Amino acid sequence: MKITIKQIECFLTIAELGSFSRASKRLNTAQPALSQAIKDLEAELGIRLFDRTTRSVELTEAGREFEPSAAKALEDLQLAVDGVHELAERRRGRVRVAAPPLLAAVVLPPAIAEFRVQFPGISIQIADVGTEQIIDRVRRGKADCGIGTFAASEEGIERVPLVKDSLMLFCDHTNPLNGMTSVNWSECAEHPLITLTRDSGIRRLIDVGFETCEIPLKPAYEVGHVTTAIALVEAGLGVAILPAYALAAARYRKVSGRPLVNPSISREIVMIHAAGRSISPAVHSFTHVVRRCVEQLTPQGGS
Amino acid sequence: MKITIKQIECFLTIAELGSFSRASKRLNTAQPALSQAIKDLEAELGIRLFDRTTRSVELTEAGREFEPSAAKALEDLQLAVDGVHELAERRRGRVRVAAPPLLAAVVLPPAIAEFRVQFPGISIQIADVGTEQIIDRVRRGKADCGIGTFAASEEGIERVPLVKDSLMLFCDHTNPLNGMTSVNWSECAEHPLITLTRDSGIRRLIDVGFETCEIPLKPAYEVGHVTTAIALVEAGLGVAILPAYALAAARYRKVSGRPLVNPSISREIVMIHAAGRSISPAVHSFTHVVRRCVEQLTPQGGS
DNA sequence: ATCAACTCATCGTATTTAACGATAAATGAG
DNA sequence: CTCATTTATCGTTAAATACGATGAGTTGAT
Repeated sequence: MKITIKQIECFLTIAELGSFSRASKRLNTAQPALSQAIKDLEAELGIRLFDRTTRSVELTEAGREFEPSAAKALEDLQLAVDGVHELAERRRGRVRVAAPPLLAAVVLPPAIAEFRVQFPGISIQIADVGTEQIIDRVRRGKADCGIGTFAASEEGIERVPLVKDSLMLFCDHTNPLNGMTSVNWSECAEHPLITLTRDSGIRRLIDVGFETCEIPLKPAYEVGHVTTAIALVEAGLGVAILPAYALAAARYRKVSGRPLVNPSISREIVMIHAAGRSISPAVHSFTHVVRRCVEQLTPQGGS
Repeated sequence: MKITIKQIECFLTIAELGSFSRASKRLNTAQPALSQAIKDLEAELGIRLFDRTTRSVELTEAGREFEPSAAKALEDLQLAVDGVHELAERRRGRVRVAAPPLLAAVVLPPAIAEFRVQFPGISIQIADVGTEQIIDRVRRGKADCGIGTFAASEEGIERVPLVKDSLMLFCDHTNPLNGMTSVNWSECAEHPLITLTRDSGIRRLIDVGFETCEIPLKPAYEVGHVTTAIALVEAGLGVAILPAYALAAARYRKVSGRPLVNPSISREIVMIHAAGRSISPAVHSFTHVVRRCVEQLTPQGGS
């Protein structure tokens, strides 16, 4: 098909206005260009589209038949282009973010709230799943991005550092550790310890901490979720070592967190994308908003 | 919209084949042209359509959304173009022809029969109406062409001569004139004359004939249609002066026609079109077939 | 690990295409 | 008849497009 969109636009405009010269004004071109365009189009179609004299221009039978269908096709094409433009301009779209439950509960809500103000047309889907699932989903394209702590060199994963997140000791208000500004790991061992199960990334950091100061780790309770751990702490059943972000989840509860030192252990929270796959405008902006949001939450750097 | 059909065709082909180079083979272009085309298209849309490395090419989210709608729009446009092509190639169309009853009964049937063999997709509508109606319909675009005898210079009407048609004398087999090879006008006056009514073009020619040889015209019967006149002749009620084409209508009836001379009067049968209006390919071919048909019917020239 | 093969992107050049301005031809109005 | 208006044509210029050559990057085999 050697026909061009421009030719059809010329045709439709001339048909609408019934004049080459009027059409040339609307289309911001010289009139001879239209004569040429219609001539070429007619040659391509093998039939005249206009009966034209110097005094009148009107559609032939073929032109009358061609006009509505050509107009519709062009309109549909314009709609398709507009649709893509909406994606490009972030007026429409979808972001599927995967994050572990704690981050999904603490970091995402304010970020999403701000994002929805800036980009009300973009829908957001959250998958609050485990770390392995997050990587898997991002890699297979089931999620557009993921948040969490991941091994530095996962295959096919691109990392964008968000913030550092240190481990803290959580205890209830009656606990003597509550009065200290910071707590040593060795001091923890004197209290019943509430930890997460071994499949948790946080638990692995805790293991490292105890190994570093050569204290045997003897958990009194092992739970699956951070909120459960906080509830146990609040009930006075022991202390828990949790990431600083758990502070937000512990707000309004009779639990306080204290920096944990010797050693200070922190993990890097990053946003990940699938490498090689293009990042949609919506996801790009979402990443941006999340980063700004995280920085506002922890101006000092998260510890 | 600065997007071109070619760009979209490139896009669709690459999307289908998943490769720039394979698409370049199918499209008979060099591969760099495709790179450029997609680059331009993406710039126009403001978003990437393909995630491409040297080893894989696949649609982005935006590309996946654009592909089906763009394909459909292009397909619809192709259908519109094909439709016009069908008109141009005479595989489809419509011919509305207006003709007086005698010609509609004698000339059109064989012409239409042949036309339908050559152009089975084209429908034909006949309006068998009076001469004034024929011109009126052609002028207002209610008919695409007309056949008959018309004044030489009708406004906005183009004439294509078809054939000359002479007046003949029609008598039944018992009539003495039946034995003659030609008949003089004066000899007619000796028999009861059956004529058409005064609003007929034929009647006007008969009036001229009688005036020319200065014989008063005293019709024994005046009828509206040629077939009625022939029936009256067959019944032995008199003779009729009719155009040669009535011979065909009188076939298989006990009526014969004899050339009428002194004077020989003939009229020109022409095909007319609306001046300034384009003649569709279907009508153009129809005109052609009618002319050939008429020439076959009257190889000597119609008299 | 190195090399060969393949694929897409870039660059410079040449050709084609398209637009413009000027002007001719034609038609209807005053 | 003359004038004003509209479309068609022509020659020139500018822009867009395609090509070939080449570069960069990745995969798979030796």
